[in-house]
Amino acid sequence: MVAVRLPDGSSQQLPDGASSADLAAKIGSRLAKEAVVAEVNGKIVDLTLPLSEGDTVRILTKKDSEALEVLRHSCAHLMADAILRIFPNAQLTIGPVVEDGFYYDIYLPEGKITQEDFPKIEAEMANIVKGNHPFLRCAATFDEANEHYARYRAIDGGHNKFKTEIIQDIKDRGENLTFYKHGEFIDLCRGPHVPHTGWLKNVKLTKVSGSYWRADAAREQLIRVYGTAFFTKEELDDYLKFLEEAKRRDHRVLGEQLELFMMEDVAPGFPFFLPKGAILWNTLADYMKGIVRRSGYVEVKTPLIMSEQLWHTSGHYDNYLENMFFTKLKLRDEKDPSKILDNVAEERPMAVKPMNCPGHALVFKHRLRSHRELPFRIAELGLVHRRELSGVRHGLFRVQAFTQDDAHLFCMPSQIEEEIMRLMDFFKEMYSAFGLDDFRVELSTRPAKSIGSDAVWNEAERALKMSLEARNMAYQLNPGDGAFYGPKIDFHIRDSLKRSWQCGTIQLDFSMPERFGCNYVGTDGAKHTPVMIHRACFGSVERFLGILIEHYAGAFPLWLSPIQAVVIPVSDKFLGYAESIYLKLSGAGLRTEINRKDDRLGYKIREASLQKIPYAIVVGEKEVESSTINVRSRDEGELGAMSLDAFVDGLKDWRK
RNA sequence: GCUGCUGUAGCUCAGUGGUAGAGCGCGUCCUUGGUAAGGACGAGGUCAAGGGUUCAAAUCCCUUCAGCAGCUCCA
Repeated sequence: MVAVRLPDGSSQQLPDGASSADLAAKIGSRLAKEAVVAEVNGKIVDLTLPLSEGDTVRILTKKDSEALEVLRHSCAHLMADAILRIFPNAQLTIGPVVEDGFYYDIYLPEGKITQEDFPKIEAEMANIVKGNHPFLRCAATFDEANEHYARYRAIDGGHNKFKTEIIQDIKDRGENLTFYKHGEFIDLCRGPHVPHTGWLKNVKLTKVSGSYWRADAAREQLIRVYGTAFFTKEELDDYLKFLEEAKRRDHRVLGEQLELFMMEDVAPGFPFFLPKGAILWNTLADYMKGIVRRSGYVEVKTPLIMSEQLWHTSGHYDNYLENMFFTKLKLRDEKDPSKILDNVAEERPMAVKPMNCPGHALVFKHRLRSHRELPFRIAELGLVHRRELSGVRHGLFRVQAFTQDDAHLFCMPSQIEEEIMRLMDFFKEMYSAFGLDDFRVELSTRPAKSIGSDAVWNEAERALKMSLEARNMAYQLNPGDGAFYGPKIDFHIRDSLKRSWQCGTIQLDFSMPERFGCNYVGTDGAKHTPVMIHRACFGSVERFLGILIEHYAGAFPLWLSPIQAVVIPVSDKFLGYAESIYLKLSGAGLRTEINRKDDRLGYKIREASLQKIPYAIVVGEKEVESSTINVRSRDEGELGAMSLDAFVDGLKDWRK
């Protein structure tokens, strides 16, 4: 008999050689049915693994996130099996679990796997699922690895060089080899797996893409087939619905439909804001500026183009060169003006700024500063340009020119804590204005390679922690993940689809003030170097706007809506009255349009609805006679007839 | 940057070597309407750009540019 311990502290006696499955059965038939894998002494293992005296055992069911990962990993095997049946020449490489599913990287000597093959593969998978084949763990010695398993297709008769390479690595690490078998399929795998293939009913292939063996572009090109899986059909359906919903909210599509912005081939990665998008952009900027002014900042404007020399001083030239735009000089040939000399070397080469901090350091340095001026807070909606690799540009999310809601706070180390707390309040207020109250915070501390004294780092990290705690902010600690020049706090906000976006950042910097020779006169009359705090709340106005478009699905709250109301005459006869209403609403400060088209009312309502305009104001014979308007709200439906004044008075939160 | 796919009217897309298409949008006219699509007619394209193959190229080949998906990068 062996005795094992359970999570609740109790213990169970089991016969020798008993497994977690036996344990589950002993505890209850329901648990036996729901058990997926077991956690034994902190390690996730198969239910079939025999237990030893004194083991601590936790039975995992579909409620445990670790169990879902096991399920998905088993699905990777299932998919690999199906693919090998359809593509007998395929060679398997690796098939891990990722955040919302799994993939398998496959080497195909010729041909390809596309989305069109998915139904076939999925049908084959469904067949294998029906077989309820148990997943069997097989241990092997290295000598056996090629011989013993040669007959199985998974390692291609022992000629699959990818698996051979992996086996060699395992050998080098001095670990044991294990294979997992279900039906006729066998694959090199650490495990664990679900009990049998019958668990893998709710699986779906999602996409296919290219990848490389060992993520090395010099090595073999592989085909990566992605899939996802859940324990229940409902969860799978919910996930697929989520994907649909995310697609429906894609800001690039809504940007086109709502005429917010456009892209042009002549300016890849540089969005053009159309009139309605410009209203959104400006509304965000105005809102930010208002809060900045009330929060003790001074606003500045610094140049877009400055000498290359500045970027040597800041260190960006050394570390950020590839992402910077540089200016080039062109001249006409003095003798032949029709000839243009390209790429002429400038005596003072210039660079387009990728960041605002050096400019702000210069502003600080403009004159001698007293400790009485600290903290000195410099803000700027600063337009920065950054070169991006061609494959990474993405709508408003990844562009080559964007506006940071940037600020730099110059302060004494003793002021850090107070400033961080103020920033937390600032960020919280900003995010909640957009209904983004769900966010999480990460604190990253000193990395191995860093500058600055222990004393300053310790003080800074202490100050960050204290401020987070003082504001009751739960945070995730990322030890060693800070910048080389200082620790930082990152804000990740969750949108209405619960997707996480990194927006705000607060970074302490012990390097830049030093590099630029920024200092202030202390109470002692001597010069001291201040600490610099970089901070951005939206991050990039453009990207934040993209996030908002998806967050609201284009149906912006009244204060943000590019067009807040549209006046719709029932027919041309009432255009005059409509004009007068339009003028009054515009005069009251409401962004209003009038629909002058010769269409039926229903059609114009539909248009207003598709454009997600908060209010449609309908005017016809009845309204003219009673001097009223008839209001239809995007969110609340028909509100009926009312006076224009009553409508305007009843508007809530239409300015911030 | 890498791999794969794509680029045809303002938008979404059909068109596999032989006269350039549809729906929506746009314009004109009819209609003068009551809360999500009334009707008729019409304008609109260097088929991404450049090169090649061919009697003939939107269509086949090459190069470049751009977009999409994923990877990688960046944070």
